[in-house]
Amino acid sequence: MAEQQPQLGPRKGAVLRAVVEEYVRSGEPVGSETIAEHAGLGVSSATIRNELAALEELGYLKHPHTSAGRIPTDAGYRFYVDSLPAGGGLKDAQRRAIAAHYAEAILDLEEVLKGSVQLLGRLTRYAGLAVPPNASDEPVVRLEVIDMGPSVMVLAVGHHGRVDKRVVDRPDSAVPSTFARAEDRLAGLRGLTYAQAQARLLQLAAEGPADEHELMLHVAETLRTAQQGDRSAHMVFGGVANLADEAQAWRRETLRRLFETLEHEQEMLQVLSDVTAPGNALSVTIGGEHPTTGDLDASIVAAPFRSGETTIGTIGVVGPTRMDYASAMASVRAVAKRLSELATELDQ
Amino acid sequence: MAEQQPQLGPRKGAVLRAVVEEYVRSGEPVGSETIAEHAGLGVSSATIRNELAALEELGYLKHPHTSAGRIPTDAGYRFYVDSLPAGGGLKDAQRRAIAAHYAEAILDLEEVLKGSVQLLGRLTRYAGLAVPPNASDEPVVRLEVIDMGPSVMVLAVGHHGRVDKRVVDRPDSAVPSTFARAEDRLAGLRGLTYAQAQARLLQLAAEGPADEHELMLHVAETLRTAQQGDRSAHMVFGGVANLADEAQAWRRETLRRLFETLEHEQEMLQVLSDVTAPGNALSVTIGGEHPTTGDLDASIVAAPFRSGETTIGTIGVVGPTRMDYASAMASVRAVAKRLSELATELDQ
DNA sequence: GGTTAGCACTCCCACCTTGGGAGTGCTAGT
DNA sequence: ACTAGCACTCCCAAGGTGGGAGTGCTAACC
Repeated sequence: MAEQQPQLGPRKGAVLRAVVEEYVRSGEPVGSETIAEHAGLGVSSATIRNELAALEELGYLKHPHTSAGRIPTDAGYRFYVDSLPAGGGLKDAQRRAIAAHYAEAILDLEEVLKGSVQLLGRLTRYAGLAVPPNASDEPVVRLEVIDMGPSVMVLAVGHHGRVDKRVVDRPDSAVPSTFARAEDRLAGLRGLTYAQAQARLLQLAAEGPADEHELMLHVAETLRTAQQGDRSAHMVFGGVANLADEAQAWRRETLRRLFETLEHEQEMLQVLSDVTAPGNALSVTIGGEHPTTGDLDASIVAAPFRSGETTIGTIGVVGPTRMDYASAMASVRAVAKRLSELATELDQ
Repeated sequence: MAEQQPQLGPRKGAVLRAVVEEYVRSGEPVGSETIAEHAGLGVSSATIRNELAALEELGYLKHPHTSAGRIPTDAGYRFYVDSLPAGGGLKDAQRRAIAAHYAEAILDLEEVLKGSVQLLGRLTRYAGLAVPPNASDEPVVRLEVIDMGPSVMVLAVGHHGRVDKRVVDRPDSAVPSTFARAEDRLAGLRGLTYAQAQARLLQLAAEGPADEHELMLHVAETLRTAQQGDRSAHMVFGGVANLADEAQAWRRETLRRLFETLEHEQEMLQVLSDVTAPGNALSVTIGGEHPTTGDLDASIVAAPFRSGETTIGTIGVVGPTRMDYASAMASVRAVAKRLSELATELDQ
């Protein structure tokens, strides 16, 4: 649905691109003069003015007031983003920063993610964020039910290194030996995916001895929440402080709401999943294109990362609509790529 | 060191208290007239002016400029805080909010902490934060070394429900059977504290078979980092967005640094540990009293929480120096108390 | 027809000025 | 010791102003 309107004529396109780039750079509305001078189109400012008026008519630009320069609309940014060349755009310093960051080998995917979002924060000066793997297709490495006295801890370890824990009431039916027996039975689930293991557990609960029944249901429930990515799937953030810097981009009130939204993991997870393109692609969501980002005058650039051929998570940045998309996209793409290589490697 | 200067004379004290309360309420410098009218001291504004001048001389108040009202200095807030009655001050609505919040029983201390800091955020409109238990004195419930193929996951479960994990390189010496044997040996450490277990492990590593040697060292290292509260000890935050609201309290630049500092867990952990009073007491740190808070124009109100008689963590709020100390202190005290009861209960 | 120079027009914004008000500090009187 | 009175300071919000940036239009040009 993105590639609808490539028909603008080459000059209009060039002008629009120039406006976006200049506005992103300066933060000031852009006038015809500036473009005539800097964009190297070899036409006068009067001609540019005509083009600008046309672009405004088409909905790509807007006017803060009559005698001010132009500002891109969300549609304008969208055109700009769609017209960017697919690859490249990474500055040398950034390329080096990425290489340096991943020079030190870290084995824990969670730690790698934490480092990666911080890196994205530094690279882009926006906030980096990541959704760790959804567990559904991840093989279970270990399941445990630990007797903690008045309560029971259910623990699941996944093949990518995730650990999900839940503390639940100790079932009345459980006696000390119940736990050992249950764990033996749980050991049999090793290698199944979370989804499969969950299904199998419901069976085991029904078939197994009565004292294990409740325990098994607790384990199944733990696997369920791990998959559905609520509470237990912690999003990872980095460089959130950067957002406080985008002085002009947000009014204080908006800034507050932005932070609030980031804190509300559930909503961000929803947004990220709405926004993630199917398959491999980098996705860019600009302002009003999603209700949440619209409210926040924010844009999101995100890309999935994979282990082998399977998508296991999402990583990206959040910033103001007036974002340096080219640089953000290049950074996210590069980090996601590196991350995919790493995750694949970690999975042997 | 706090109770140095109770000698101010009752009226100076009353005037200072009035200035602090009025300034906290309104955010505007407070003039002599306002106090004469509202503080009910039965003296004229001229008399108040004399008192104000004296208080300024003593370093408790300051002047933005000649013809403005007075603002408390850090020392002024300090006096105010020290002169507050020890207990009480909780509004009814707050009391109810606390009761309601803890009505639903949650068994996982980590989850309880998360909820508690969010609650503190709502109660105070500042940012809530907590340091989960330092593990040194916590008994170990389970230790595991899980074969993940190219790597090994070391997992430690503590008696209060903490789970520490680390993924490390798989030692060359390890064969499949190594893990089972190692775990058997590790099972013997159950019930020791993290500190004891760590010491014992170094022994085991030395005495045990060669193929377990490295593995045991990894486990010891995991226990060590868990105790020292670096990376693995995740601080918990809630209501951080509130800070973006304190419009007048912080310049944008300061706000950015504040968020940056909060993101830098290591530094916050240090601050919290510097700031926590020994024993049971609620501690209040005002602006320049600690280098970090001084830089941020911030204050911290924090209290330890206990399980039984042992202190296991810290919980509190961060806000602007111009903070409603009475309310913040009451809220933190109440939440810490409730939290201690809960933690004690969870530990059976 | 597309392009451009020229120009009147709009509207903002940064700057200045100004008056009033809030608050002080002092003095003299109670 | 307290207070009324008052001169003084200094901020700040309100209005006024000029200049500048930028537009949109028209008419000429190629």
